[in-house]
Amino acid sequence: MPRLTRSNPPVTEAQLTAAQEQFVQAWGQMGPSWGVSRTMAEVHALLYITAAPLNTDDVMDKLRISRGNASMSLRALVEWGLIARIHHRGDRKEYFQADADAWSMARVVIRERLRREILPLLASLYDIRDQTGEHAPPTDAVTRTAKPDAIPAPIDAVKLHNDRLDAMVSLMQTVDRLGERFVGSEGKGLKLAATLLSKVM
Amino acid sequence: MPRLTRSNPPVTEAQLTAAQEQFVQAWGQMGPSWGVSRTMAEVHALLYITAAPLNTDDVMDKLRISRGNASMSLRALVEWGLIARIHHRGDRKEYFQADADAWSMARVVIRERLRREILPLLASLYDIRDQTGEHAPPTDAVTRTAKPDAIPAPIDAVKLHNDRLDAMVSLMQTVDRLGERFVGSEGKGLKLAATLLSKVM
DNA sequence: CTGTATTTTCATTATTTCCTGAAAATACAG
DNA sequence: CTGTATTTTCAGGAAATAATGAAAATACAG
Repeated sequence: MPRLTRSNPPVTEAQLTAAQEQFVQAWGQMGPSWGVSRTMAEVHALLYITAAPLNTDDVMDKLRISRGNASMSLRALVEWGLIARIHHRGDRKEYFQADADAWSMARVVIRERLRREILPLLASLYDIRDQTGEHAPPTDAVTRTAKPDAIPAPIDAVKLHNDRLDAMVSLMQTVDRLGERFVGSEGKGLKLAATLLSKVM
Repeated sequence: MPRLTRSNPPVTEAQLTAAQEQFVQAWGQMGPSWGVSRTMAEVHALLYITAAPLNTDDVMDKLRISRGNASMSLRALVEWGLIARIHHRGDRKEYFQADADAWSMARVVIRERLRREILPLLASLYDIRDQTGEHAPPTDAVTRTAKPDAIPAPIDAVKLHNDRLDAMVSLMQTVDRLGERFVGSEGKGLKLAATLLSKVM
């Protein structure tokens, strides 16, 4: 029976670096799927896994990217709220440090995606929905047409259209509400939801 | 006080078409964010909002895209499980019809994204985690190094690295589990989750 | 089978997205 | 202030992605 507290062989610098680089790569690949560029994800991964504050040159060096790219990626990450700027006295350089909490990261990503993607879509959907009558007309009575060439659409077609639009609106509203709840709840939304669902379903 | 059941003016063909086109455009813009190309999303939107089965030429005509593009987009949608092929007797053409249920659509999208994005990432994370020791060594005792040039990494650095990796693994596991529950539950996952969260939070 | 309608494939072209590098702007120590 | 270190901007170029159109493959009616 193997001992439970065996002493592992020490991890070498090279091994640690290799693991970090692999993490950066894996994370970078996810970037585009999550709405950020590959490089931006890599920069974030580097800061997250390194834990230490890095300056622009560190990032350029480790990821082999240009100064411009590093600068823009870092700025975007600051805007997303995923990393923070840090100043050291007597050092002109700016350092950057990643939010240590993975859950808070997730919240940030969800918040941004709601804002950039779901909300505009919902706005469009409301707008589109308004174009085809609040409710389907009660009968098939075609009362009048504004213009001679304004051929009325079949009632059924309009009904079908509106029903499908309504379903989509409802779905997106749910996504939005869910997202808001995750984002709120003092950062415990996702974890709480996970726990909840595990128990009930 | 306005009447509750006013008879709306009839919706014209032109208005319906305009609304459909706007929906297609809005949906198309979301595509890239959801992991499908803009055109693929547009094709899906067209089929969803039209409700009727359309053939390749209909799609080409309405979206002004090439035959090749239409063919590939339709095939991809079939593979995702978002639309179905339909054959009409005495008609060689193939028709395509969108899944009518928006919730089922959402499930499909979530399922595919779990499969394509989260699972591979989790696999990578496990792999990376295995490279830096199952647990942090109990002491700072540097017992032996395999090679003369194998400089051991500082214990603290390794611990930090592992902690952050573990947090990320845990987050992704939660996302995966959540997703799986949404996808399962006979299609009621999302709706159920939404209801649940509304009540509790 | 044969001939035609239909679909699929894929090399080429177009478009979008991303990255670079150097110039301009900014911040700061002395 | 002045000079230097540092950051930001952005035009141009590179890379990745998507779309076209015509040829090849397939399916089917007669």
